[in-house]
Amino acid sequence: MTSETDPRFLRSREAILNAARELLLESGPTAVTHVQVADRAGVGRATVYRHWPQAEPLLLEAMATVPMPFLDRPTTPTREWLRRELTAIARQLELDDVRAVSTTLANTALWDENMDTRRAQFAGILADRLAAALDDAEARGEITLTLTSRNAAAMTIGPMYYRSTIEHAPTDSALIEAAIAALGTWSTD
Amino acid sequence: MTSETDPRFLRSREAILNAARELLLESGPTAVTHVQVADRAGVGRATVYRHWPQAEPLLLEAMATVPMPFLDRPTTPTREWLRRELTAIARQLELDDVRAVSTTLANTALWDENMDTRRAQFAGILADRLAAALDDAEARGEITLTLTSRNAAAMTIGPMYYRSTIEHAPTDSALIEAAIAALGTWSTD
DNA sequence: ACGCTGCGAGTCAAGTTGTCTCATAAGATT
DNA sequence: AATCTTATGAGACAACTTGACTCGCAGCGT
Repeated sequence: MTSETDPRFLRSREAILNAARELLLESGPTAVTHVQVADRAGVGRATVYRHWPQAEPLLLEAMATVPMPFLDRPTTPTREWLRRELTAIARQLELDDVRAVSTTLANTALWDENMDTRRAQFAGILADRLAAALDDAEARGEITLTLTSRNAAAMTIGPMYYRSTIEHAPTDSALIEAAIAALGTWSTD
Repeated sequence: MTSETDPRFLRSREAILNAARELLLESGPTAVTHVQVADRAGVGRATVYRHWPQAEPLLLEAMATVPMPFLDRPTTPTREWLRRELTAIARQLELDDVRAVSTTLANTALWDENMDTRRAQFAGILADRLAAALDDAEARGEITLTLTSRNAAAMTIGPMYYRSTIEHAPTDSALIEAAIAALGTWSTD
C-alpha cells in the first residue's frame, strides 16, 4: 500500500488542507503555520510536517482548493456569452474566499516564485480563452475589435477586479456593459 | 525637549522607516519584523520596540512613505488631462514599490482594520477626484457619460491595475485609450 | 490474526519574541 | 564649559515557537 492510497494519509491530508484554507480565509496567509493548521485540523503537529515540511507549498495547495472564476467554453452569440461569463466572475469576486485567494496570489507572487507561476498560469488562462473567443467572434463578423484581443482580459476583468479588491464594492451591470462595449463595435447593436 | 523634536529620536525613526520599506519591497510584508528592521536600520532591537511596539503599524507607516499614484488637479481639455494622468498611473504601476504597496494593501486590508481604512481612503480619493473631474467635463459639454461617474475609476484604473498586478505586464496606450473612450461620448472626436 | 505504516504525543535543542535594566553619549540649557 | 535630560545600544531574561526526532499505538490491507 503506497502512501497516496492509504485512507489515513488521505484523511489527514484533507483535514490539513481544509484547515489551511479556513485559516487563510479567516486570518490571512500569515495564519497558515504548522501549529495553527494542526490545531484546526485536529491532527498532530508532526503530521503536518510530514505532509508539508514547508508552510508555503501548503498555502499554495490550500489556495488551489478554492474554486476560482474562469471563462466557460464560448457559445454564440459571443456578446451574450461574454455578458453571462463576466456577470458570473463579478459575482464570484464578491465572495470572501475568491478575494482572499486572488489578492494573496497577486501579493505573494511578487516574492515567491511558485506563487508567481500560479499567478501567470491563472492570468494566462483567462487572457487566452477570452482572446480566442473574441478572435473567433471577429472572424464570424460579430464584432470589430478596437483593442487587440490580448488586451481584452484587462479591459473586462480589470474593472471588476479593481472594484472588488480596491474599492471593496460589488460590480454593477453598467460597468460590465461598458467593458463589453469598450472591446469594439458589436454588429448587432 | 519633547521626543518628537529630539534629533536622535528622529534619526532612529527615519532609519527604521527606511529599513522597513526596503524590507517590504525586497521580501514582502512578512519580512517587516522587529529584528530584521533593527539589523537593517543599524539600530538596537529595543529602539524599534520603543518606536513601534507592534510591527503592523510600522508596516503601515512604511507603506505610506512610498509615493502612490494619484490624480492631479484637472485641467482642460479633460480628455487630454485624463490621458496624461492615466499614462502617469500606468507608468507608476510598473514600479516594484508601487506594486508591492498596492497589492499588500489590497491583501492585508481583508484582515486588518487599519489597512482597510487606508485602502478605503486611497480608493476614495481616486474615485472622488475622477468623478468630480468627469462631472465637470460633462457640465461643460466635453463628454456625455455612458457610465455613472462613480464607475469611472474602476473603468479606467481597473484595467491598468489588473494588467500590472495579475498579468504582470506593462499597460500599452491602446488600453488607456479604450478605457477613456469607454467612459462616454467625447464631443471633440 | 498478522504485518505494515501513518499517526498522536511527547521530547529536545535552537531560535525568536517581548520586556526590562543599565551605562553611555548626544543634545539642550545655562 | 559645565550640567542636566533622555534616547540609545548592549545585554540579560523568561516565555514561546520552530523544526527534528522517537516511540507506542491503532487503522488498514492481506
